[in-house]
Amino acid sequence: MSETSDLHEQRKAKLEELRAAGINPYPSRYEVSHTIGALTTKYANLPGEELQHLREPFTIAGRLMAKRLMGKTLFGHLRDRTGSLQVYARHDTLGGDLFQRVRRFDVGDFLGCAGTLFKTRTGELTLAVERIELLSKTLRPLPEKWHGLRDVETRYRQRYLDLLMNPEVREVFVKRAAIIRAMREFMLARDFLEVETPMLQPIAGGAAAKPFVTHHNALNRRLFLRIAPELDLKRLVVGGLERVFEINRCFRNEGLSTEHNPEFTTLESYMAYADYADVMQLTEELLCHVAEQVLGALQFGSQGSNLDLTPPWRRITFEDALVEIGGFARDVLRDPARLEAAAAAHAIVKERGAFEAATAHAKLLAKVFEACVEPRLIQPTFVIDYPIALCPLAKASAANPEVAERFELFINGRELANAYSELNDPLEQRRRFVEQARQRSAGDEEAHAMDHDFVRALEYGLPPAGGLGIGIDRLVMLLTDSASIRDVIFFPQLKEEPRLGAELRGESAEAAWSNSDEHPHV
RNA sequence: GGGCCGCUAGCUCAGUCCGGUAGAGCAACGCCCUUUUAAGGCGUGGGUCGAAGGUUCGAAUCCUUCGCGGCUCACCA
Repeated sequence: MSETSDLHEQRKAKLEELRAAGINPYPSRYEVSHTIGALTTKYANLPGEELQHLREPFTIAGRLMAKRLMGKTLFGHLRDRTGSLQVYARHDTLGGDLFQRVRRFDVGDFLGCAGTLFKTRTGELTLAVERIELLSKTLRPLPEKWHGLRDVETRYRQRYLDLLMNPEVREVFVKRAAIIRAMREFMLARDFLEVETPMLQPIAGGAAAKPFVTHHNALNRRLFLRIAPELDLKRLVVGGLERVFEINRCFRNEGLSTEHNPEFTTLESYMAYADYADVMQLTEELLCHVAEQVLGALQFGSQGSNLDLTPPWRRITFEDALVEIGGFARDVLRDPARLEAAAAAHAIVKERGAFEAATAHAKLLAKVFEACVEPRLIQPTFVIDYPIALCPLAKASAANPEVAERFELFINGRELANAYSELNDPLEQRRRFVEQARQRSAGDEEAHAMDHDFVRALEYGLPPAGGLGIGIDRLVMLLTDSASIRDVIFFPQLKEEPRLGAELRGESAEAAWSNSDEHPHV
C-alpha cells in the first residue's frame, strides 16, 4: 500500500490494485434476488434454526455503510433503498485471496453479496456471504458514522452526502413526494385535468414579481421564466378545460430567505362555475386529505405550534383581521393619513412610487397586515375580501366593489394559499391592466404587465371560475416541521462555491477563477 | 444591504477571552483478534487553522479587508 496519507490518493491506489488484479471496479449490472427491506420483513422475526433450513440463495446489493474487521472474519452493514442488513464474511468461506480483497473494501463502496441467512448471538439477521463482488469503488470517504454530516453549507451543496448520512433528511423528501402525490390524487379524483403550461413566457404575468429574463436565439426573442402559470391556465378554461391544475415550478428574481427560493413549486388550479367560497371548501378538503394521507392526523406540531386542521377553518375579512387581530381602529384603517401615522408607529413605511391614492392606501394596508396580523394567524385562517387594488386579476365583490372576492390561507403565521373568483369581464380586465401598466411605467417593477392575448381570450368568454394557488414548499415545511425552505428543496440556490474547481484539479484558487471553462456563460 | 455567529485533519469538534512547538474521537495505514455492532488491543501517518494584508521577537489566537455559510432586520409575495 502506498505510504501517502491522502485518503483520496490511497483510494485511487486501491483502484489501481484492483485493476491490476483483473477486477473491474465499475461493472455494469448485478442480479439482485431481494431488496434488503424484503428480507428483513420476511425473516427478521424467524428464529435462527428455521433460517438454517432455507436453501434458496439470497442476493443483495447496496452500499457498505459500516465495516468491522475481526481477525479472519468481517462484519459489515449493507444499505439499499429499503433498509440495511448485516453481512458476515469469513476467511474460510471465501478463501485467502478473496478475503484479503474484501477486507480492503472501504465504507462507501457498493457491493453485491450472495449467501445464506442466519442470526448472530445477539439475534441480528445477517447474511453469511458466500460470493461477494465490488459493484462500484468510492474514492472519497463518507462523513463520520456517528455524528454524520452537520455542516449546513456542505449539507446544501452536497445534498447527496446529507441524504446518505442523515436519515431524517431522506424522510423529509420522502414526505414531500407523498404530499405531492396526495395533492395530485385529490385533484384527479375531483375531475381536474393535470396540465403543463410554458415555463418560458413572452410576458411574465399572473403575479406581482420580478422575473428572470432569458433570450431565445432562433426566435431572437426575449423570454421570461414564468412567475405564475395563472394566465395560461385560465386560457385553458376558456378553451373548455373546465377543471385544470398544474403542479410545477415558478421563478421569481427576488431575495432569498428561509421562506423564499428563486424557484419554488406551486399547485395552481381553476374550477369553472365556482367562486372563491367554493375554492375555500376545496382548499380545506384538499389540505385535510393531504394531512391525513401523509401524517395520519389533522392535529400536529410544527415549529413549536400545535396546529389543528379540523374544519371548518376560521374566516375573517381583511379589514376585520386588522381590527381584531392587528388592534387597529376601523376609522384609522380607512383614513390614509391616520393609517400612515399608525403604520409609522410600527416602523412600517409607505412604498415609494407613483400610485393612485386608493392603490397607495391598499399597499400600505397590506404591509401593516403582513407585519401585525400575519404572524399571529397560527391556526388555519382564511382571510377574505382584500382591497380591490391589490388584486388586478380578481373579481370585485358583488356586495362591495371596494373589495375583491379573494382569500389567502394562513397557517402558523405563513401564507400558504391564495385564491379568488377570477375576473372574467374582459373590459374590466383591460382597464386593470392599463392601470398596472401605468404603475409599471411609473417605476413599479412588479406591476402586472399588459397581456393583450389574455384579454382577447377573455373576450371569447371565460366562465365564472375559482382559482387557487398553494405554495407546496411552504406546505412541506409545515408538515415536516422544517424551519427553512432550504430543508425541503433538494438543491437550494446558493452562491458559487469558492475554489471547487481548484480542489478538483489540484490548482491554485487564482487559476480556478481565471480558468475560462469554469465560466462558459461569461 | 445592516447586525450577530461560524469557517481548525476526510468527518465531528477542542484550542481563540488571556499571542509562545496545532490537539482529540471517528475515518485511514500496519500488526493481533473466526458471532462483532460507535467491536477491542498495540503502533503509524495525516493540517496553506476560509483567503490576503497588518501589528509583534513570535499570530489559529489581536487588527483590517475580502470570500462562503447560518440566523436576523431591511427589501421583497
